[in-house]
Amino acid sequence: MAKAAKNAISPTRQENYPEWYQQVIKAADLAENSPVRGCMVIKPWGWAIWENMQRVLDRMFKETGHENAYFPLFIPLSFLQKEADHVEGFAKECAVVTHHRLEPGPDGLLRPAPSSLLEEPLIVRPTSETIIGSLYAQWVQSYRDLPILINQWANVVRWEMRTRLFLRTTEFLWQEGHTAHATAEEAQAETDKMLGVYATFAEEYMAMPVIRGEKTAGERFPGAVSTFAIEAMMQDRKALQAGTSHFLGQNFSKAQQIKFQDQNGTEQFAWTTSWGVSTRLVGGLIMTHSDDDGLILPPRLAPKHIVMLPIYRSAEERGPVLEYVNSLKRELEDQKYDGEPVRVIIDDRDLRGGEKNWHHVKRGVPLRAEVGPRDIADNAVFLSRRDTGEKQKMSRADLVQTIDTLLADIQTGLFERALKMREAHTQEINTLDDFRAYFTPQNAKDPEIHGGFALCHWHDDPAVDELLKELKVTIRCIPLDAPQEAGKCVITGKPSARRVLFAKAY
RNA sequence: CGGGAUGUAGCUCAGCCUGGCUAGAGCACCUGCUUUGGGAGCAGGGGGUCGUAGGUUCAAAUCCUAUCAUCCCGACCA
Repeated sequence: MAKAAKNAISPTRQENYPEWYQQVIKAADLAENSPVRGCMVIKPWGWAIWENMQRVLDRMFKETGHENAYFPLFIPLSFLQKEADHVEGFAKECAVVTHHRLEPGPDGLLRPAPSSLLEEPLIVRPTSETIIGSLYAQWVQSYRDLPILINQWANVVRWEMRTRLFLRTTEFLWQEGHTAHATAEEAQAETDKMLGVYATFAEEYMAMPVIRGEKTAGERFPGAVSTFAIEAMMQDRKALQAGTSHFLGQNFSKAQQIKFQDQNGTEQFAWTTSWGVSTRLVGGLIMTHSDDDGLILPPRLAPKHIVMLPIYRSAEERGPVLEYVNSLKRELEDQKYDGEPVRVIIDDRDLRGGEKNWHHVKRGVPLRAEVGPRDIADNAVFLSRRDTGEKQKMSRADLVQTIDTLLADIQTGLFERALKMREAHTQEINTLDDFRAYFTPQNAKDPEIHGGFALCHWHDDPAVDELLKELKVTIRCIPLDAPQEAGKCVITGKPSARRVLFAKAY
């Protein structure tokens, strides 16, 4: 008998966090690299998680008054050029379409036909402010046409240098909301509202605690007046920007000529916003909850809540066991969790019990119920929780009656665990020495998990940027709930009015 | 685009320095038997133009040249 590995995932988080992350994705069968550099294939289990995210977010957007629409993948090159900062931000990472036909070249191999050269190249959208803005310009004449509150689910392409599954891929899926308003106040309120939607989604559905804050000028979205974000701490104590909401002021409306006449007949530029979350959230979900045995899914987003594992030795036992699990499945599906039927799967594949069990452990199914002849005799199941590893024999009636509270308990438990983790690794730092020590690993060659979130006073200054670059630390945000508190910049000693959040980031 | 490395089975790799029989291992896969309540054992089997194109040689995975691709470190980033 081969000895069972202690953990399903190797290396462990402590041993090598980035590698662990890759292995969890592989073990849970979420996604894999594709033949195209930097692009990923999202496999059914990973896609099901994304679908659940989409479903919830889509509902939240609609509840806040937004409609879905769809805009083109291609954007005329000249559109990008209209907003100077925007060009600066995205020009370096655009895929460009220059031809529209292929033909065999002199060597017989297909090549873009020189005669099909486009007069104006098209870029594959890295984000859609410009194309959507150009259409809003046509749609808006009067203050009565405002606000426009539209969201689109789409793919975008950013030609990044280095990619990582879910966290940064060349092509990624996201939603982008684009709104236009008659007043700055209204647009600002929209920006705040959507940041709130994201924070709620992250905390209540993903069970991922986040800090809401405003980005500093250096981290701002290209072309935005102000950028707000939610920041989460991963288990390696690095920050992940999980969603952004931008107040674009009139920058894009001026560039795109989104004008309207107000009640007084005066011509005004509209005030616009944009906001988005991407498949990166799946990466955040993985890194927030998963352990050395693989993925752990919060029940509200889990494609399946409970897997039933029928156990039998012989053909004679098979029938009754399957009958039992099937009827139990129906009974569980009649129960509701989070307003929807409990999602149950029976795994009756012809595999040995242990292997099958591990399969679902690695995929993060919240509950596993083993059902064999012994359990049937007692009218019970042997239930395992993925989050705590807790196992117990439970009567069938109890399982049916308590599955919703059990799942709710797992959901809150995951959030609390993540919150505790974040709090344990968040501190106020007041001296440069402490700051440096906090963000410097003991082992420079093979950095161990270190640091965390640091709340420090800050004064915008080039000297700060230099040190941050050296330490590979960034200012994540100015937390919205940061109290006014006079102090001195932790790096330069210059005056500061409040603390900001520093961390290493993805 | 700078610095470093690697391309051999589905995956991870050995073999290369010092050229030589039918190119190997582990995992995965298929078949059979025995097993089965936390990753099974035994036996058998399938799968490779050794990244590509040239060159040297009686003989190339191995040496030489070119080329393509990928990975790691930097600059950039949801």
